[in-house]
Amino acid sequence: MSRARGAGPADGGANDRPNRPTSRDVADRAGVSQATVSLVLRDRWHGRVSPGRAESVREAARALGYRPNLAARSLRLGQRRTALLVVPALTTEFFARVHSGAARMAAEHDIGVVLYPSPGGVGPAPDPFASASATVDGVIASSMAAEALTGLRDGGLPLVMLDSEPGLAPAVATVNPDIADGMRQVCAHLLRLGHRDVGHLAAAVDTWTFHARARVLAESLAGAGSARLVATEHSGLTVREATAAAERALRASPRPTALVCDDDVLAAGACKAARRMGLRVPQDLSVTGIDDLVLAAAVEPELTTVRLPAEEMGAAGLTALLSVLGGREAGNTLLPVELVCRGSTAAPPHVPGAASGR
Amino acid sequence: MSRARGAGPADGGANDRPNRPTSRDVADRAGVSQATVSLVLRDRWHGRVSPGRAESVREAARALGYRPNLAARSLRLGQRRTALLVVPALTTEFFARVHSGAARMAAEHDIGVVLYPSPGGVGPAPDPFASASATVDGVIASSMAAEALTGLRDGGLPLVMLDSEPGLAPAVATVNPDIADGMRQVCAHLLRLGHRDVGHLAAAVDTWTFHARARVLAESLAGAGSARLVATEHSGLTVREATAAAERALRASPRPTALVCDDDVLAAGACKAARRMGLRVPQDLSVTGIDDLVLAAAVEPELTTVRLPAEEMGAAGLTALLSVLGGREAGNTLLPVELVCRGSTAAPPHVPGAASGR
DNA sequence: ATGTCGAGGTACTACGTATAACCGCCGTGA
DNA sequence: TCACGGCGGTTATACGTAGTACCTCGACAT
Repeated sequence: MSRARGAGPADGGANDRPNRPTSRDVADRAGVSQATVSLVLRDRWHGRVSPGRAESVREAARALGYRPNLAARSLRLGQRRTALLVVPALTTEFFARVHSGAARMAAEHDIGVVLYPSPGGVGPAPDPFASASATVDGVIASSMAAEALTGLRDGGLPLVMLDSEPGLAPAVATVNPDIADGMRQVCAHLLRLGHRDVGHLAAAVDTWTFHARARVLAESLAGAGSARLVATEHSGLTVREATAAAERALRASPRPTALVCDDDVLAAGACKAARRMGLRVPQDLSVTGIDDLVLAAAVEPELTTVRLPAEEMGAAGLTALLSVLGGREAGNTLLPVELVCRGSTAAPPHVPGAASGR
Repeated sequence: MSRARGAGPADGGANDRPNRPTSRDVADRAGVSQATVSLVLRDRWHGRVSPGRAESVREAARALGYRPNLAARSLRLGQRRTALLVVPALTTEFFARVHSGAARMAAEHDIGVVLYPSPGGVGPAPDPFASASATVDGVIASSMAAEALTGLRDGGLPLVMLDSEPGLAPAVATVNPDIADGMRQVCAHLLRLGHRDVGHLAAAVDTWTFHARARVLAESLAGAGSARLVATEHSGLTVREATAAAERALRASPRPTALVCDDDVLAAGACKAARRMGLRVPQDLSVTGIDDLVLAAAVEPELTTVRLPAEEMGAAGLTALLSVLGGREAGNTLLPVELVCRGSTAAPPHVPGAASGR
C-alpha cells in the first residue's frame, strides 16, 4: 500500500485537495483492517470485534475527523436514499415550511433531500434530472410545479404529489391538507357572523387544489340556503394583482360583505383594496385567508385564516415516499387544518345582533 | 455477465427495487462496451467513436431512460462537488431567497446544494456533519447559524460566511450586503424629511450584522449634527415581540418621530404598536424596515425599507466558495443594497415644510 | 493428544462511472 | 508485400465503503 496521501509536507501546487481521510486511513492509524473500521463505525461489531479495539478505532476516527463518504456508501446496492422535492418557488414562505418539515423527517430516517425549485423565476431552468435525479430515489412534488414533471414519467421514480387529486394515477401517493374541511369551517364562521353575500378571490393557478377550494366554497354556501356566492375574481399571487382583483370583486352588486381568499397574500391585497375604496375591515368587509403565514399576523387587522400544516405536509410527503419505496401501496394522506380566528372578520354591516369576529 | 436485472417478468417480492439502468445496460442495448457509453455520454468521444455508434448509444440511453449515477461518478477522485448551506431557519422568506440564489448559481456550475437548517426549531437537531458533510466540499453559513458550526473547524472544509465580519479568519470568505450604505441611506432619507429624534428597534440577535447596523445608525445620526438616537430597544424576530419592544421605545422621552427597524417583521410590529398607542403611520411616526419581504408591500401603509439582495447573496456565496475551492484567496464580497421608499415614512409632526415620504 | 468451536479479525469483492492503457484492423506508403 | 500509424473501439482499474466468506488461534471437551 504505497499510496501517497495528503500527509506529505509542502505539497507543490496550491490546488492540492486536502483529501479527506478514508476508512483506510483510520484503519492504518488504529492498526486494524479497513473492514474492522467499517464494522465498528456501522455498529455491527458486537461479538465480532473486541471492545478495546473498537474503542481505539473510534478514537482514531475522531482524531482524523473521519466522515464516511456517503457517495461511496450509497454505491452499494440500493443504499442510496435521497428524495427530490420539487416546489414551484422556494422563495415562498409556504414551500419553505414544506421543505423544513420534509427535511426534519428525512434527517430522522437518515436520508437526504435535494431541492428543485421548478421554473418560473428568471433565467434558464436547469433540468432537474440531468443534475439531480441520478441519485434520487423518489420525488415529492407540488402540483404547482407540475410542468416540471414532464420528463419524469419515463424515469419510473416513485412519486408523491402534494396538493393533487387523490387517485388520479394508481402508483402516485398524494398528501393534501383537508382544505374541504377548512373551507367549510370558513363558511360556517362567516354564516354564524351573519354574512350572506360572499365573494371569492381565487388564485389564478390551474391546480386541483384551487379548483377544489372553489367547488367546496360554492357547495358550502349553497348548502346553507340563505347564503350565496356573489362574485369570483381570479388573481395572481402578488399583493398588487390581488388588490386589483379585489377591487373588481367589490364592485359586484350586490357587494359581498365577506371575501374568501385563496391565500394570505391575496387576503392582504383584499384588505388594501377595501381600504382604498373606503371600506373598513372588518366592520364593512370581512376577509379570510389561507395558509397562516407570518404576514397574516403582521397586517392590520390580523387575518382570520385557515392554517395549513405546511411542515406536516413535507413530513407526510417524505413518509409516504418511504412507504411506497418500501413496496407498500401508494396511499392518500389527508392532514387536518385549523381555522384561526383573528381580527379580519366580524358581523356584516346592518346585522348588529351577530356574534363578534374574535 | 449473468447478472439478473429488473427485466425479468413477474419478479417475486413486491419490494424488488426497479433498479435504475446503468451505463452497462445501455452498453448491452447498444452493443458496445460500458467504456464507450461513458465516452459518448461525457462528450469525450470526438475522434474515438464513430458518429453512428455514438448516436446509437445516445438512442439506447434515451430508450432506457438512463441517468448517470452521480454518487458513482463523484467517487472518482475529487469529482464530488456539493456545497452545504447552513441557515438558521429556512422557513424564513429571507433565507429561502438566499437558498434560491445559491441553487440557481449551483445549477449553472453543475454542483449540488444541500441544506442544513440549523437548530432552533423544535425537535432534536440532526448533526449536519454526520449526515451531510461526508459528501460536502464546502460550507456556506449564515452567521445567524453560527452555533451549528462548532463541529466544523476540524473538518477543514472551505467556509463562506454570510453576514459576518470580514477578515476575522484568514481562510474564511465573507459575503455581506452593504448594510452600512443602507443605513446611511435610511438616515439621509429620514433627515431630509426633517426627523431629529430617531429610535432603533434592534433585533436581539448577537450577530456582527446587527451590531454593525446599530453602529452605523449611531454614527450616521451623530454625523448629522441635529439628529440623535433617543431610544434603542431589542426584540425577538416575531411580530408579537416586536410590538412589545416598539411600545417600550415609543414611551421614551422625547418620543422618537421615526423608528428604524432591523427587519421588516419588526417594522410591521412597530406599526402595530403605533396604531395601538393612537399614533398614525406615517403622519405621527415614520417606520423603516430592512429586507423588503413580501410582507413589506402587504401591510398598510407599505413599508419604506432597505432591500437586501438575498438571492444575490446566495449566488455570491456559492461563487466565493467555488473560488476558494479553486485555490484562490478567500475574498470579501460586498453587495449593493437599495432603499425602497414607500408609505411608512413622512415628515414628522410640526414640520409641515418638509418633502413628502413618497 | 486431538477435534471442535467460537471469538476476533482479515482478504476480497461488488457497487457504477471515468479513464488510462492497450489492441485489432484497415488503408497507405515504401 | 509488409511495416506502420491512426481510427475505433475494448479491457482493466481506481475510487471508498459494506459485507461476506474465510482464516487463525486459543480454549475447552473428548
